[in-house]
Parts: sequence; structure tokens; C-alpha cells
Amino acid sequence: MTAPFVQVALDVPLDRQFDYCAGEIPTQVGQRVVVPFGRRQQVGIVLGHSADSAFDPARLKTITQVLQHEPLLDADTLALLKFCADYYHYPYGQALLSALPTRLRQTQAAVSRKQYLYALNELGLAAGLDAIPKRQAIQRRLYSALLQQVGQHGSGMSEAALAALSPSWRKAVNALQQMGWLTAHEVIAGLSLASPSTLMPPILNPDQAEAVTRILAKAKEFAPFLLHGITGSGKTEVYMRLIEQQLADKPGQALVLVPEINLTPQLEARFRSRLPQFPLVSLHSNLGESERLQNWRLAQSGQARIVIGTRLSVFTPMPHLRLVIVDEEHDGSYKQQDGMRYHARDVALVRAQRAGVPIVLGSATPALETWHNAQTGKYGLLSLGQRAVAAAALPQIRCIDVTKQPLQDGLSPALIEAMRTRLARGEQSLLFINRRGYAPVLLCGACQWIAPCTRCSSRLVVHLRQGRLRCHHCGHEEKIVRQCPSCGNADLHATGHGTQRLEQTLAALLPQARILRVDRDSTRRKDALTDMIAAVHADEVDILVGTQMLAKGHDFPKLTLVGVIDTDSALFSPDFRAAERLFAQLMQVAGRAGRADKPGEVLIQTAFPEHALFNALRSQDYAAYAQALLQERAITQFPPYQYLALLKAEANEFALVSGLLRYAADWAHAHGTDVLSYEPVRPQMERLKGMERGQLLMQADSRAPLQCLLRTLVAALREHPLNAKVRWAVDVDPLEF
DNA sequence: AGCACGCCGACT
DNA sequence: GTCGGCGTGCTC
Repeated sequence: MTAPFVQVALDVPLDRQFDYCAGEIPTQVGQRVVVPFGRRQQVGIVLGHSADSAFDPARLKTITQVLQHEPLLDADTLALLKFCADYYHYPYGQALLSALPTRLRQTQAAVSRKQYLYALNELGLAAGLDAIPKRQAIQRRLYSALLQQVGQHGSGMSEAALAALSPSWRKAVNALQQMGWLTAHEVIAGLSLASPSTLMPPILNPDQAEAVTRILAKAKEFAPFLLHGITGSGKTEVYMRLIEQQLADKPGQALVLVPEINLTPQLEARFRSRLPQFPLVSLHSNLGESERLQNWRLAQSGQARIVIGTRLSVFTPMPHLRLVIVDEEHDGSYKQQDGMRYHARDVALVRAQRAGVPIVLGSATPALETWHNAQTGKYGLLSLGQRAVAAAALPQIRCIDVTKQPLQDGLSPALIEAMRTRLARGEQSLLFINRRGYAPVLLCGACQWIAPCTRCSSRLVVHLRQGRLRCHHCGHEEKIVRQCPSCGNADLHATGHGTQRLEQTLAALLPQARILRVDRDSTRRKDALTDMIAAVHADEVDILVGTQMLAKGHDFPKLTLVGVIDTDSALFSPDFRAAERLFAQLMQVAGRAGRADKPGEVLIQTAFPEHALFNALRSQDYAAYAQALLQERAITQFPPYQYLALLKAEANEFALVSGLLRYAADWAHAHGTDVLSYEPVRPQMERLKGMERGQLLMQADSRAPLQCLLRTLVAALREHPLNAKVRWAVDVDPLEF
């Protein structure tokens, strides 16, 4: 008996389902359908069937199209997204649809283009790199990359891998094909069916071996672990052993989450060459829509055994999930900052629990929440103490007291001297400064006027080379003014230091050094960062100047000095997580110094060399510092001892924001049993992109009362007259304020 | 969110 | 006289 009515979830900000009359073709739960909604056709997901409808049956419309040849969203995925929609107070329909590849959100039946893997053939190999003219830089680059693949396992490179090397890769590939050097094999995208690696896996050190043993002892149940180990301690090898074991039984699948950085290809390559027997797909933002859909389907069908992906891939259906890994679990990019504001690490934990499989959270500097759970025994704690790479010693970390040394354009004599030494020895240095542009403020010497952004409550940053003032928050730009608009004085100073100014200072100070600046401005071009990293490896650079984008991942063997310029503002930030983040960041930059055979040195310029953070950093003692921070959090009543939720609101006029937040605060006071609700406040950035902002913080010592309040509050706000005029969102477990 | 309908100001 | 501003209301 087919029920006459169907409940459908749609991508609309209305937290309810819509009933339709079933059409000729029967539907199943989890199926994609197209339905008439208002005046247009929308994609929906079937959530259920019923014999009657609460809606006026005469007004019910009929399903337009059932996409019956597509696989269904399985019950586990639906349930996980339902859980998240409830926990993060986001409409279920929107949560569901936003977890799908964009192709599946569109009303057309989803087709995916054929995918190819490219490899050099014998003719191409025989020709050699020198057969390509020097000026065909892209062809040469692709050729070199393809050449590297050859020895390994003859699988070739995907279109995405080639595209990562150059935006005009297709032209170059066509040229190489014209010459008959290149073979294209059609593949089910991403699935390399390579022969097993002939490389012997490295021998595990005792810490690694114990980690693997302890996790595998719980191979078939939900068991969360924190794998704590510094850069180079061999976390990745542990992941690979676990995958190997958990996937040995045929249909098993593993999900590996990685932060949103350009590092996915490296990890992917490593997994592919070490575990060639398991078809692997990746899911990240650099993927084209067609490839993304293809990979998603391979995961959903179980054909892909390993899925490596960024935060959104935590929702990818995987019918035979046996293991979840969250690498660099402390990384802030796991938190979605708009739409459904989920934390992929937390969702991964829920997912592992529901699936009854082990989950491994890896980090050198775990989030305090995670560390706390490991300390209280909620998570198993596995520490990798020693560096797996035998020769690599820990870098020496020192502070330079900037109050005791005269600075030259922001640089201390000690740091300059250290760079000179490296230059003389032919080694590389990295200067880490968290501020791009030339100078962070333009100041009038006469009246103290500071160039402000018109749309945000922020200062405009001087970009001298372009002759522009830029807002780093909204992208607003204007010409550098010559006269103070306030007092007419021409005595305007670019004050403070950014990457551009540092680059200029260094060029004057060390004229013989080859300096490379790496920040969002200099890497705007599509493959600029790849080129720059290649230049560093090719030893074409002596000093790197850059922002935190340099902190992550890349290994530069000749880099032996890291200088940290200006981090003091984070030491006394009003954000209670600032110290935790700074520590993680500094540990990460410190990890850049001295790999392989050369010992590294880290010099930190600060006015507070005795600060506890630096003491902990010097001894590379995460545990001690985490303990100190946790004590602070316990006293100040912050996470992980309290649970937080933030109601964020913005509108053209502050009065509207204030009105909505006032209502919310009153509601919270009246209905929030066991919840502490603060007064509405304005965030650091009071105005952003022309919108006036405000927020309301609520806290409780367990999740339940907070969730209980949020449920009624959200429902009340949706009914509130200001709902239409104010954009608001609930952020459960917020990371940023 | 879209996309209607609906009632008041400056344009061919 | 219309074109178009965005206020408010609805979508099975």
C-alpha cells in the first residue's frame, strides 16, 4: 500500500517539512525529488510517508519528479544531520541540503563528466624534461610532476591534481598529448587502482606501536582517542596503520578529516602511495563540482574505501564506516562560521559514536576541551613522545626582550644578527608576522586622527606599494590621503609594521638577501603559493616574510631560523581563547625550524619574556601549559567547564539589533532555568560591512538546560516581528566572539 | 531565502 | 500618467 502523502524537506529557512501528494512513482525515504514550491520548482529530500496530512488536502501539490535512479541518503546520514540541525538550532531541511554536493541541490538530474588520470608514456619518458623549451614553464612543471609519479605506482595524476599546479593546465596537457607523450586513462574519478606499494612500511617506535595497539583493542566499538604528538612525531604513520587494519576486512571505510588548508594534496599523496590497495577520494573546496559529486558518490556507494576531506565531508554518507580520524583537531577551520555553525570535530565524535567505531583526534596542541576530556578519562590519551625522525632535534626557543633592545624598524639587533648568520651559512630564515600590508594604521601627527573604515569599526591598513588604504574586514579600498581630513595637516604617518614594511626594511638591512613575502596579497594569484613554496625548496629564497599561512604544514629542510615579530596583543586579548590559539600557533611555527640534520632556532620578540606562555613554549611543554590554562578556565567559569551559546544579530540600524537582543535577553531571563544569560553587548567589531552588530551570551554548566532554553528562544525569535529586519543566528559552542 | 503583491515618489 | 522603491506575507 503506498501512502498518499509524502513529507519533503526543502532548502528554506522554515523549520518544518512540507506535505505533497505522492505521484505515480513511489518514493522512498532519503530519495531526492523535485517539487513545486510557491512559484518555482525546488529540490527536496523525502523524509516520510503518511495516510493523512494536517495541511488542507485540497491545496496540496503533487511531486513533480522522483529522481529514482539515484542512490538514497541512508538513514544514518539523515539521523546525523537531524541531530546536528537540533543541536545547532538550524532548520533540518537546510542542514540536509547544504550537506549535499551543489550538483545535487539543483533540479536537474545529476550527471557527472568522465574523469581521466594522466600519465607519461614511454615516449614521454624517453623525451626528458629538456625536450620542452624553457619558456613553456607550465608544460615543464606538469612534466616534472608527472615524472615524480612514474616510479611510484603508475597511477597517474587526476585533473584536480594537475589543476592545482596551474590554472592553464589543460592547454599544457593538450600540448603534451599532441606530442604523443601523455596517456589518459578513463577512471572512476579518484579511484586509483594501483599495485601494492613495494616500499616497506617504516618500523614503528614504541609510542607509535602502543598507540596502534591500544586503539585496535577497541576496533569494533565507539572509542575516542587523543593522539598527542608534536610535528615529526609520526602521527600520520599511526593513522595509516590503523586504516590498514580497520579496512583489512573487505567493505570497511575510513574517514579522515583535515583542516581547510592547501595541505590536503600532500596528505592525499602520502596515503595513496602507502595504501594503494584502498581506493581513495578527497573532498575539498578546490574540487570542481563534477569531481566533487563523483567522489561523494564513490564514498556513498562504498567504492571509495578512504575519504580525505575538509569539514563538510564529515556528513558524507559512508555505509561501511570503520574508523574516523580528525587530524589537527584543534584547528579553528573545523568550525563552520555561517549557515549551520557546526564543529566538524564534534560532529565527527557524534558520528563515530552512532556508528560504533573508534575515532582518533590528532594534534600537537589539542583544544583545551579535548585535552580536558583526555585528562578526565573520557578519551583515551596516547602520547607520541619522541620525534620519529631520529636526527631531528627540537628547535631551541628564546625570547628577545624588546624593552631592553633598541628596535630598528621593529627588528631587534639579536634577530637581525641571527638572520645574518643564516645568510652567511646559506640557510633560510622565516619571519612570522601576523599583519599583512605595509602599516596597520595611518595616523595624523597633529590631531591623532586615524584613517577609519566607512563600513566597519576598524582601521584602514596602509598598502604603500598600491598607494591604497584597505579594510581587511570588508575589502573597502581608497586612495591614501595626503592631508588629514580632520585638521588639514599634511603630517600623516604610516604607523606600525606589516609584512610589506618588514620586507622593505629587510631589503635595506640585508641587501644581498633574496626575500620572499608570503601573505594573502602576494598569493592572490591562483597557483602563487605553490610557486613560492617551490622557490623555497629550490633554494631561491634566503628570508621568508609571512603571515600564519606559512605556519602550517610545509617542510623546508634548509630553514633553521624562525623569528616571531609581534604577538603581544594576543597575550592580553579579551578573547579567552587567545592564549590557547597563540600557543598552538607558536608551537606550529616552531615546528618549521630545523628539520633533518640542522638544528633550528626560534626567536620571539616580546615585551613580556617571562610570560607563562613563553616559558611553556621554551620547554615545549604543552601539558603543563594546558593545565595552567584549564585552572584559569575553571576559576573564570569558561569552557570546558561551562557550555556557551551566542546569539549573534546584525541589521542596518543598531536599534533593530538592540530590540531583538533585548527581547531575547528578557526571554532568557524568564525561561532559562539553570542558564546564566548576560546582557546584550557589542562585539569587538561593532560594525561590519555596513551592518550594526550585537550579541547575547548564554552559559550553563551542562548542555541540557542551554539546549532547552535555545529551543524555545529560537522558536520565539522566528515569530518575533523583528525577525524580518534583523539577521540573527545561534552559535552553539562558539569559537569566536 | 525567494518571489509575489502593494502602495507612494521622479521620470519618458 | 508609468517605472520602481522596498515593506509584508506566503510557500505544502
